[in-house]
Amino acid sequence: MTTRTQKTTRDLRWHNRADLLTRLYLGECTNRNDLASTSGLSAATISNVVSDLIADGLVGENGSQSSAGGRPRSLLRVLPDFGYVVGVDIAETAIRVGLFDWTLEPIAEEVRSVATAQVPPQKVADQILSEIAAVTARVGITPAGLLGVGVGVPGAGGAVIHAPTLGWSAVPLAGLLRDGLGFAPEVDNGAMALGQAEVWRGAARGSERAVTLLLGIGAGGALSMAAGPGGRARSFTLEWGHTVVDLDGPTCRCGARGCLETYIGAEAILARYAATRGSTPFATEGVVEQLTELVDRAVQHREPAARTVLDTTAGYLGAGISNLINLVAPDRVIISGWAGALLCQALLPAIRLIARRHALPYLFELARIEPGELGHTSGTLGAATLPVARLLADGGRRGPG
Amino acid sequence: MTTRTQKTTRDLRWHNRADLLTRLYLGECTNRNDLASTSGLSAATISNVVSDLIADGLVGENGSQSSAGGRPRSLLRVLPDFGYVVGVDIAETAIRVGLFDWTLEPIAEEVRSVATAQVPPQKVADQILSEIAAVTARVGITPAGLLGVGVGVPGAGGAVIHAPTLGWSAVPLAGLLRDGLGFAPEVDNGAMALGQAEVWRGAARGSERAVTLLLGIGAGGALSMAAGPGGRARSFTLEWGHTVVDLDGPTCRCGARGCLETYIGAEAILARYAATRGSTPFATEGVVEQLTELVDRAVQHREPAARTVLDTTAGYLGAGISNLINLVAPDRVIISGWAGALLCQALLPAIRLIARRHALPYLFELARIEPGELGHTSGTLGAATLPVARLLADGGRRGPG
DNA sequence: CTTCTTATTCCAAGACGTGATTGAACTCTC
DNA sequence: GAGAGTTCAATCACGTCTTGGAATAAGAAG
Repeated sequence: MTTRTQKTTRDLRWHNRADLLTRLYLGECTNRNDLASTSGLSAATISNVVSDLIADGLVGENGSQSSAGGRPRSLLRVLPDFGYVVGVDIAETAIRVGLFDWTLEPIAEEVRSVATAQVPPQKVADQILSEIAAVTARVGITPAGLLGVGVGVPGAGGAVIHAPTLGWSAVPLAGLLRDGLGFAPEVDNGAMALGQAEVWRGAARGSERAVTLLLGIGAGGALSMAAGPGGRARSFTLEWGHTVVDLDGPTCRCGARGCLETYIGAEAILARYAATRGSTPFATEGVVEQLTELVDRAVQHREPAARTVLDTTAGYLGAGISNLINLVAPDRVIISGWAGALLCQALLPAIRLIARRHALPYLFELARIEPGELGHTSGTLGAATLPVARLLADGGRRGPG
Repeated sequence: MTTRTQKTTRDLRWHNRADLLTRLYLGECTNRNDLASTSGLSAATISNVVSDLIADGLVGENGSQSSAGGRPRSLLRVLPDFGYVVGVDIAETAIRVGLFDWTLEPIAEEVRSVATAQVPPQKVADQILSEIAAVTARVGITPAGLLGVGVGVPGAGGAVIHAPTLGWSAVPLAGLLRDGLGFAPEVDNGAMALGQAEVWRGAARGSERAVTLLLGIGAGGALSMAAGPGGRARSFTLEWGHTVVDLDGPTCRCGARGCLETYIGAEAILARYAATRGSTPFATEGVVEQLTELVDRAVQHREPAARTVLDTTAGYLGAGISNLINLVAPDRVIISGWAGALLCQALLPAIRLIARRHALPYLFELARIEPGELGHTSGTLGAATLPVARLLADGGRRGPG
């Protein structure tokens, strides 16, 4: 509590600049008039700040929009070529690196399959650095020319990473990467980053308070709170998968017993199916393929054993979601991740039903449960929002770090 | 997202004023030098703002503190007689109204026993108004002379109250009270209000992110987040008691099955004891007395049946707490409420042990589990923080509403 | 071409925080 | 006990900011 925001009149300008830039970036406003009315600033100030933004190459004028019989409004637009950002997704089975322009349009991608849990952190860092080098080389820039790099990890973010999924405990990933990049990347929880992406571009647009769930082998989550009056947007990680569902349940890889992850994690679902009478062996290898097949058997072929396993899964998912609804009162619950997409396909109505049964009615009414909308690039896209968010908060001050 | 904070230079002044006032109020700073160094503002500004605060009667100079061989610092102190606030606690068995000066020193209290769940909201409101009238009369003021009124309810706050405990659904309590008071009170969740009180004055002092649990017949909770760089303090309610612990558990009064409240609520504990072999009838009537007796039997008389029931309770409490730790990563977990106090007395080490077993280690390390420190006035005290918090955020602009 | 309407920019005024300077209050040393 | 040194507090000139209103730009309607 030593330093604070907003002291001098100059900071005021940066504050307003960040505000206006964010509105333009998110598409809430497209002209100076909108900016004036929604921000509460005077037209004069809008004019000043916008011309600064234009001078700095962040924003451009792009045609005009005729108004009721007067001078037309000139349309303002965030300029994509202001710079590039990189999003790194440390997933369970691969490291994905995506290059985006700062409006989050995808430019290039590198994917390398790695069982990340079995590789030492230094190796992971090296892998990431080489992918970043590859992906930036394609547009002829160096990492130093990036606006920033964001890394999404399946665990707690910050200077030191804890990720039970990867067996990481206090790994200084940001430090390892800084040495190779020349500046510090923003490392944070992948579900949190994804949540921001869903709020900006996906199923949580317009949400004040969204929970994003990331289902795969593990089950992560995050809460994204919009900037209310008098406060910045904030988000934080929910280690939802390691919530206890049954005091005497099976032992989780985190060491505790009865974690939700041991019921709704992809491997847990498959194990439950394998242990069921009436199950038949899969034709494929790999969790992703097998879960796909399981869902297929339940949905297409109406196989009772598969159906039962999925119904049980829906029960746990629904209850787990209702707990989140009761705890954080979200207005949106986004189910994402590869397993999330598969399960939604088969179980969304069932999940909603069960969640309704367990959540407090007035809280359930607030919460819309929806599948994620960002598809298979969601991981890198989410990670890429991290440096962009910082850039916006800074009003577009260039340069990483 | 239409209006925003901080536009003009005048707002800047109010912002700084609120900042400095808050620091003085919370005792973080006691002189102009402290203010300058911790706030980052220049001595000149401190001087200006402080003289405004003094002129408005919020702050006074109170002696001096010698410094290393120079002019002594004059000590600054928030003046209690700036005004009064009222805190109203709508508890399970009573309505308590406390009158405090704005530094939260208790002045007077009114308690009326009411089974609040069995009284229509309008009656509750009338009851509150008459108690407020009584308590203010004792210092010779009228409600209109108050700085504000805060009301803590066992449910969701805002203009419309949902409180399963009371059977309230969409009750416009603030509106009902406004008609009698002449201004709108601040109605919010009691656990949330209590959390703020624990952060300001109790076991959560210095916490960045505290979870406060309110245990009684029901089990409420709240998360209080300190003002980080770039954001105001925020808190929200956690309907922790209605978190599902067992999909097939007993039916809760909220309608769902297996809520935590049906395991750790005071009545549930007593019921579990009554159903145990080896239990003997209580000598007393009433939940509070009976739970006291139960704890006494377990601790003083080492009665096995009582011990077993409490151990089971500790298991659920510990698991429920570990879930909160995993979800919101608090640095403090405060166990409060009358039942909380009793249970802590008997079970704190057991609860800690079980929570450690289920929480992720790096998150458990962050979280200190402590009993609440505010005693039996905590409910009204918590409620009283609501108007004070608003007052501080406004930099001390007088007048309710 | 003129007038009307709406968008944007220009300008003077008012407010704020800052750094430097001045004044105030106390301690220490000679 | 007087003067030097030190630390705290208030004042002032300066640069920056937002604002409201006036002025200008740009198209529509007549």
